Amino acid sequence: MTSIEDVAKSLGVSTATVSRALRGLPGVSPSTRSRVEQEAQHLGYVPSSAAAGLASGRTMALGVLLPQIERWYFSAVLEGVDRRLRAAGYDLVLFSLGGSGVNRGRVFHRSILRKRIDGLLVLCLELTDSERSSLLELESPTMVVGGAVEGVRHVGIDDGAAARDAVEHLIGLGHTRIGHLRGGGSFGIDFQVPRIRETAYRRTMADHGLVIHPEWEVFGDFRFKEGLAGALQMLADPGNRPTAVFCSSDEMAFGVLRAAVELGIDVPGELSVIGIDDHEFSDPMGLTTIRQSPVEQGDFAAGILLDELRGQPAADVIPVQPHQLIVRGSTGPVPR
Amino acid sequence: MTSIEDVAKSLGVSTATVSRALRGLPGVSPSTRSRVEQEAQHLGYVPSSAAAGLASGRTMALGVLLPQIERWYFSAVLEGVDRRLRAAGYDLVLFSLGGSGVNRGRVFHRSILRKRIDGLLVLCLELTDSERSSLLELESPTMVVGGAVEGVRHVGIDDGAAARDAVEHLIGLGHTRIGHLRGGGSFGIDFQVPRIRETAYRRTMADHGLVIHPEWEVFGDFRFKEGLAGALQMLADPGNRPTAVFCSSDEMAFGVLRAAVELGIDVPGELSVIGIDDHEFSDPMGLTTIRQSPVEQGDFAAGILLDELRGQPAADVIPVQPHQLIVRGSTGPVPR
DNA sequence: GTGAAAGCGCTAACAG
DNA sequence: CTGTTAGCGCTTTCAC
Repeated sequence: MTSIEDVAKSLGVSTATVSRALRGLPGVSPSTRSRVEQEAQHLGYVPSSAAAGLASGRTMALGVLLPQIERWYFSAVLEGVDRRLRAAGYDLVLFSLGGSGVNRGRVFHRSILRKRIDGLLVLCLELTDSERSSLLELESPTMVVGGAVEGVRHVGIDDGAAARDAVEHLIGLGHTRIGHLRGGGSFGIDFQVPRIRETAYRRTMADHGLVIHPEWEVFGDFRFKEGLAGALQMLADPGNRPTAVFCSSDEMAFGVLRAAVELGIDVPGELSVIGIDDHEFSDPMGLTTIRQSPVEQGDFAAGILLDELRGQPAADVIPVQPHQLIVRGSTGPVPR
Repeated sequence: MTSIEDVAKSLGVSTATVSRALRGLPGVSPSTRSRVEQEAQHLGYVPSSAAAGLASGRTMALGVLLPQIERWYFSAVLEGVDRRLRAAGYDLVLFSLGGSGVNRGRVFHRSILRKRIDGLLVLCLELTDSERSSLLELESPTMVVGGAVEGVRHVGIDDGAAARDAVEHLIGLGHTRIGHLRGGGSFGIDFQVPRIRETAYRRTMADHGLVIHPEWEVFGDFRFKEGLAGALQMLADPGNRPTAVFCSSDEMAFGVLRAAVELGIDVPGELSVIGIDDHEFSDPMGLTTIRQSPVEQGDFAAGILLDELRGQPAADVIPVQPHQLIVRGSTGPVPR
């Protein structure tokens, strides 16, 4: 492997000059710089991140810790983080819990603390107390995306307002019999978010003087399959079913749409459905939803961390991310 | 930060002994080893991967290069790779092209070659010649998952056989008017796979003496939205439409199912639909499909790379990954 | 079974 | 503007 010394020797300059020239630091004459760049290119020199990291204390990499990759929200945030990091010349080290708790302790202890990263983004994780304190003890800057963790800065939408907007959209259409498909916290995934949304649903209903039927509130684990099962249950009785369903995620809403097809219920004629997310499939499915943009959230959160690593004062207050009602064909006036 | 020297001093042993003890190397007395382990734990010592990497030449990290994260197949493979790596104590460095070609050159040149990783997994990428040669020049072991790249070892299913099995399932049900929704190679994503599947479709049709209607072969880019658009077009004419559609991916098949709902076509009464993948949504959607398991593929590919890094002879022939017909409700006998 | 010492390839003062 | 000189914190011979 060709090293910085090869480049230096071949040019008759010092390694310090090569280092400075290649990193764009000041104090190098333009002509030297271009000679260095050319020679480095010519020799196929690529700096060793290990050596650079050891010497400088900066690894030029950020870590992302998430409960699972294969899930729309998480992979979208990851995409946004990666985009931002890539543009800044940073690498992204991934830590997934893989949908289970296996090796969870090792992830926290071994990998993350292994000084491989300059900062850490944590996505929607439900942390144990000891994990939370490991996190707080981390000397590197940290940020949470998607589900607040006490004591750590947080990027995300206003879940309460998002849920309220969804329910009020239904109420605005005249619905009074409104069910709710709840998200969940399986496998260590954060359960603040579904809880906040559920609370907002209840409060909004109450604020409008509407009654909640306990059998219309069903658990769907944020997912299609569980959402479908929940919806089949909620909509089983034609004589006593809601005219609208608010789902804490679009995937569950797809489950409701599917259930409607299976049960022969017309959407939106007999049933209105609204979700939260604006999942990739929501547009082609014609699903009304509250849009959030996880890609932007990831990009934004990574940007803050990068700014701090570049010496900017730590952002204390992080603006709430936007959400927006997107009306499509799955919601309509209450049937009479 | 506490270093290996802190541990050594506090115990009155050499750093070499600490290093050996903690890495489980032979030549350390059991009692010394346990004292070291205890003290390391006590002091909260975590080795620096940069220092270890610099000294040993091994980074204990593998890279994954993919066109995009936010897509079922890719995120599932990633999950599998991560699972395997995590279990082996390796870290995973992620390189996504983010669905576009931006910064593509930099990814190849800068990050990947930056000696941050001991090996590289490449997913379904359509590489330029120069990228391919960069890859072949990489001194570290490399493996391709999901779409073959000439000259690089490859993990994946037999796409031709998978497509044939799908089409023959339809033929077995009596269908003769069979359309095809083609995948695509947008944004540098591999286009071998969709091409192989399409070729197998044509050949299977021909082998059974069946005619292909050009207007029944439509591009769907592997996706729901495009699949829906393609299906609406393919199924537009009630007097002249296929009775079955073979889709190169489940997501496109969802598009066909959606189109059927929109057009009032009964599935499987009037139209049979089959995909490839066994996407997470396929079971709840009742979609007949050819199952492949990207999680297993990622796990398997990572395992081979890890074995080689541990000194096992390079695997030259890599077994083809299995696929399997999963019959659900979206296919049925041809209507008469 | 253990220690001493020489790097790994870079960066970061400090001189000049 | 450029060079010299110490390390960064480990691993790895080679002795003992």
